[in-house]
This record gives sequence, C-alpha cells and structure tokens, in this order.
Amino acid sequence: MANPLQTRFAADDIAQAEHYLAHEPPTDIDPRIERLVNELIGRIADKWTLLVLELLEEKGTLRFTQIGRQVEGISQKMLTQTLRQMERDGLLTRTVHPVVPPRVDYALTPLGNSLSAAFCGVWVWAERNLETVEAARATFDARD
Amino acid sequence: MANPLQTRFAADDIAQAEHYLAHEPPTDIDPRIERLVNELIGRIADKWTLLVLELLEEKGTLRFTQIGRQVEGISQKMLTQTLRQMERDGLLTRTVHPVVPPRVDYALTPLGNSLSAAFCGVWVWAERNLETVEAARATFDARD
DNA sequence: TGCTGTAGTTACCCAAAGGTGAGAAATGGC
DNA sequence: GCCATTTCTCACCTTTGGGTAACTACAGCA
Repeated sequence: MANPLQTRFAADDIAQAEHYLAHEPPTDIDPRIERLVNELIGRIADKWTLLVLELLEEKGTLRFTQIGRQVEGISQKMLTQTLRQMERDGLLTRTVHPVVPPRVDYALTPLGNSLSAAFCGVWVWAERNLETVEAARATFDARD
Repeated sequence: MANPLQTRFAADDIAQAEHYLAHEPPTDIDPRIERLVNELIGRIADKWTLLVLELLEEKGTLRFTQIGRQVEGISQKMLTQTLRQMERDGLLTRTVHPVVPPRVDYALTPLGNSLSAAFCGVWVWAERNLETVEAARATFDARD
C-alpha cells in the first residue's frame, strides 16, 4: 500500500482532508463559544484519549485488558480514568457482563466515531508532514 | 451570522469537515509510523500551542506582547516556551527587529497554516457536538 | 536623574498528572 | 483449601507543568 492512512480512514475522509491544505485566513469569533470549545478540545485532545479513540475505531468492541495491552505504556489507573471520562462524554459505551471473573466491553458510540473522523485531518497532516517537521527541527537545532 | 466557525475557517474547509461525520471503520497500520505520528500529535495537541496557532491564523502577524494579551491566562514563561517550540517545529517564523525597545514579530509559516486547517474538522466537531457532550455528562452524573 | 517599555531569562516553588503496588470480590479448577 | 482470573479502587510517591517574581539591556522622555 502506498499510504498507511488508507487502511485507517475511508478514502472519502482522506480526500476531504487534502482540501484543508489551502484555505483563507479567518476573522473574529464569539468568545463565549470559543471558550466552551477550547475547554472541550482541551479535554478531548489528550494523549490517552486519542490513542484509545483510534484503537476502538480500528478494532471495534474490546474489553478492558485488551485495550490495556494494545495501548502501549498506559497504566491501569490511566486506562480506567480515560475510559470513564470518555464514557461520561458519551464517546463510548461500557457494557458490564455480570459474570465472574468480570467482563466489561467497550465500544465507540456514533459520537465517538464522528470524533475519530474529525481527527482524520490531523492524522493526515501529521503523516504527511512528519519529515518536514523533523527537517525543521534539525535545522533549528543546528543553528548557533 | 448563523455559525461562528464561518468567520474562522473558509466555507470550503467547513463543507469538507461535514463529510467526516460518516466514514468506514478502518483496519491495521504500520506501527512504526503510528508511533512517530503519535509522538508528533502529542507534541502539537497541547493547550497553548492550539490557542497560539488559532490566534495567529486569525490575526496574521503579531508581536510577543500582543499574543500574550490575547491568549487568556498564558504566562510569559509559557508563551516563550510555546513560541520557541513552534518555531523549532517550523510552524511559525520569529523575526527580530534590532531596535530598542525590542520588537519581535511572529507569523505562521505555510506549514503552520496547514496544521491550523487540519484542525478545522475538530473545531467543527466540537462546536457542533458541544451540547450533545454536555447532555451526555449530565445524564452520566445523574445516574446512581 | 530616573522612570517606562519590550522581550526575554533564571531561580524558586506549588499543584496536578501520572506511576506503582496492594487489595477486593467471586467463582471455577486443581 | 488455595490459586488464578478480571476489573477495578485506593494510598503513596515521583515527575512534570506551569506560575511568580526578580533581573537585563538600551533608548526615549520628563
């Protein structure tokens, strides 16, 4: 495959993300909405949330330990915390099966799916500009 | 205006972001690229970087104190730190005018502009789903 | 003479994020 | 009777993020 992202997002999403590369400078905005949106983005755009979001988007329904094994470096505490927060925000459903040992399934809601899709543009950007950023850093670090 | 985001992003970008709401579940991806992209996103998606990015996108070229005044709550230290990091990543240019008192101008590079555009989908999502998320939280908090 | 303004740097400190390890509860298997 | 399994919670501790305040350099201005 030419582009790894083609296996993650629908071709449609990727095609649309390409358009982002040329757009007009904007003007002012309602500061009240701005602050609410900022708060929401600050909550959502943290490392673990992003990783869990993408994993569930990829794999569908998973249980607690499966997620823990596949999200590299996450501790039990942070996994619980992240999942609770995402459940509270309506991004995923948590299904407890009353068996022993316990079994809890996690899956994205449509809202979670749409958030994952919204981040498609950022993933596309990151993948496309990875080397540009690396080069910029090297140049910056090399100057006196 | 019906939609505040219309003043921030080009109509074209917003139209494309709408398409993100329906897309197919994806499959696997090269883990090496995945880790690099994750690292890059983790670096970029922090609160202050996002706010400075959007401000410069809105206002064009600004000097140090102008940014400090308009990014609510940022300290001098964090502002310097954020701007340096963004400059290092090639997202903005820093132009020092050798006058006294000092004058330093900051402006986004094309790379910075494209990153701001890539986040358009997320802003659109956040604005559109603000109330859905609030409602989900209220429901979650109300259950025993 | 001394105050003002810009764009920082540095040192010190506090609070929050996050890691570690223990325990809990219930049941099936040895 | 005891151990493993699963999904947590809790207590404790370290690391990091980030705030505050002091200090710089130089020119203009009163």
